[in-house]
Amino acid sequence: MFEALYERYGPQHWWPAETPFEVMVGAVLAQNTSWKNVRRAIENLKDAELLEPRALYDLDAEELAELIRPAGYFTRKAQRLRNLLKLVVERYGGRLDRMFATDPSTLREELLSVNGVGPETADSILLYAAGKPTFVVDTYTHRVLSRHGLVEAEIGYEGLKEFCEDHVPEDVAHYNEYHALLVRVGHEFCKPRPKCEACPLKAFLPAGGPVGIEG
DNA sequence: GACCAGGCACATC
DNA sequence: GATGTGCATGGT
Repeated sequence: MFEALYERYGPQHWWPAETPFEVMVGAVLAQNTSWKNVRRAIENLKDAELLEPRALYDLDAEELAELIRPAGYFTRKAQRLRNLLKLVVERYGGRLDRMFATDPSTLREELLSVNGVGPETADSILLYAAGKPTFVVDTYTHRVLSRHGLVEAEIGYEGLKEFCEDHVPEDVAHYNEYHALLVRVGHEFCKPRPKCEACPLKAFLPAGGPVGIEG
């Protein structure tokens, strides 16, 4: 499946950000939100020269919310960002290099303890900002694998992540590309209502078509 | 106008 | 423990 995706789409150059901190912020802003909206919000932060830990930490919640408005859920996400910034600044002195020197499974727990950082956000930070070999799964990963009959629809985040890590060679660059390609094919084909006709993964579908689709 | 988007926390049963 | 709901902008 990876080869089929890579042949169709080529390298995705993820994460689309200039710094690890931008990845962290983007990971929160991207929750259930289209990337174009996230980019507007990131641009606002860049234009205001606030895209660094200390500066964002010192910013009022209301001003932060206004800057990230285009990303949607802006009052929630402002609070979530501030919760995460509290960890970064108060525990690691605003130094991501120190934060990322922490043992990965310990850091994962610390990230998950932040209100507003769930498993996908934590893993995105670990893989795309910290460069740790953790497989990031999301809605598209779940749809692609369950519709192809590879996992049960009821599998949870951790189960799905485990499945991927058990079946994909452990390599940061490969994990990076694989998740990005799943998102890419998801955008185009693996929607809530699937469009399998021209999908590069069509050959991998079971005989009766995608699993668990009504109609 | 309907549907969709790179989740998460919280209320309620 | 499982299921439902609010959050919000912006594109197709």
